[in-house]
Amino acid sequence: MDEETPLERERRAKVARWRADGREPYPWSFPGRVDSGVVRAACAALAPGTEEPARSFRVGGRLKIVRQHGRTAFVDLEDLAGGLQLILRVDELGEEAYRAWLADLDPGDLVGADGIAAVSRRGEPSLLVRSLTLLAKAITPPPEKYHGLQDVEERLRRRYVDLLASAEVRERFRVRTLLVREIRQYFDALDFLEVETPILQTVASGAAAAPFVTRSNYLGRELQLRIAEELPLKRLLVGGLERVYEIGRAFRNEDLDSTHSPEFTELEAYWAYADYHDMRRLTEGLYERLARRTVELWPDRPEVARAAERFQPPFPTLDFVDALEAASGIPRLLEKSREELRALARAAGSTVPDNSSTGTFLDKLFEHYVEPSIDRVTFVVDFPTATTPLAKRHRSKPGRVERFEVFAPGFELANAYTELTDPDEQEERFRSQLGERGDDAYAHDADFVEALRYGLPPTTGIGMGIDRLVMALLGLSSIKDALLFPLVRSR
RNA sequence: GGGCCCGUAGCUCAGCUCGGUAGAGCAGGCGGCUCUUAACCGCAAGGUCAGGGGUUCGAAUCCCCUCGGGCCCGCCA
Repeated sequence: MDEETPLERERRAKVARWRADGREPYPWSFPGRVDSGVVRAACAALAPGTEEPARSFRVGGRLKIVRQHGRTAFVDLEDLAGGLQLILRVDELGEEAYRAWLADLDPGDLVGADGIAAVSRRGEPSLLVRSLTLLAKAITPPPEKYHGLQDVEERLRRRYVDLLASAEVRERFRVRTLLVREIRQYFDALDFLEVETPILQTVASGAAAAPFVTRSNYLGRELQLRIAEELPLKRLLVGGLERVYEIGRAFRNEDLDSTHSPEFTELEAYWAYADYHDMRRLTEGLYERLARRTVELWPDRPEVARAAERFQPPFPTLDFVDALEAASGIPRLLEKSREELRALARAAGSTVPDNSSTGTFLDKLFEHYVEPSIDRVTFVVDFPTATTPLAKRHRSKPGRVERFEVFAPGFELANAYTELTDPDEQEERFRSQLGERGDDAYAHDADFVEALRYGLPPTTGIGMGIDRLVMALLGLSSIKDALLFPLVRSR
């Protein structure tokens, strides 16, 4: 990789030739450029084999393919709007310039062109080129023109090559960004305030997960990267902000697999004076809108259309306990002891540690018996109290909390509750988790309990993984396909 | 953490079963061609077969180890 290949030597020689002619192979700017769609639109009115000399255009993009045909050459130029065929002719450019350009241009070069709209005799919208400008010489050649970059490892390690070689990959990440924009617009329109809370924390809490650890030279002590946004955001509601949300990175010190990334983008939203029924309506509305928007943004994609069907409201609802008892045939689950639940989880094939909490064993049973049958976006509601230390107890179902999760086939999309607002009960829940001495306990955040003593209004909150939401909406099977730069081992 | 599979030219892939000194297409070089769409035709060039060790007269091919990756399972909301 450090060695220069013969191909690169050739291309460096072309750069040298360029400079020797007094031309800059890496110029500073290219003013007046329009995207290729503008020229294609201008071509729409033209008959095959004709051109419109009255108006000239300037385009710029990456050179994909040259089809040289003697004294005419066809060049495919690609930009974010799609691309355009350039027609180079000896008659337009002159013998010498024509030869020089074809000698010095390679696939992968960034090229600007001035010319007029023209439609080829075969009907291809084109720019009949009057002059060309090299915008950046590519020393390393791009992947093969037809198959592109196939090597999965290379696609992840050098995402820029994956992107430049594949319009589909570019479109996937463009759509992701536009969907996040849509989410912001949804919450903004409901008068939620977008806020930013600390990533560096003294104790990472709000979820059961191993944190990344770092160190502050200034404080002279260890800090942890956040594993959730929840506790700082609820403090803001204590402070009177009433409706807040944050979209940001959370970090969990765990493996990467098809649905987990050690760093992932998390949306959390908290809504005072509302409960989880309200949040459920909000969520259904958001998902319906996102599914519709995705189809708009990326039409004619079967994966997207199939995914959108799974987002058709109203979403079906499963009661956690009823569904689990029905699917497993095990009655009165809430009356089982931790030891009994552990045995049941073992029987269902789970190998979680013996010291796991009651809630973890229940989660494992649910994963085993119920999750595989979920084939569309589904609300799962009213979890056992033991699974959920930060949610308020259910107003009518004993032993449960007011909580829903949204499941897509294969993974969880979101998790929401009516928030626990009683400081003493919160203290007790943190302690009882620690009392079980599980590795999966939430870290006790004493300052958070203190905040609750000032009074948190009745509140509902939700957390959702944006990467997984993008997967579900675009029909992706791996979270790596939703991340621009997934974590990879250094080589 | 366990199992299975993969790593050959810049890129996409053959060759490995059954050991005999590395092959194609694209890209690049040279030549031809004024409407192509992965243009086409001809010629020449391009390799640490992931890395290391072993077996063998001889290893891309067989064996072991290491590195990197993929899929499944487990763990992690």
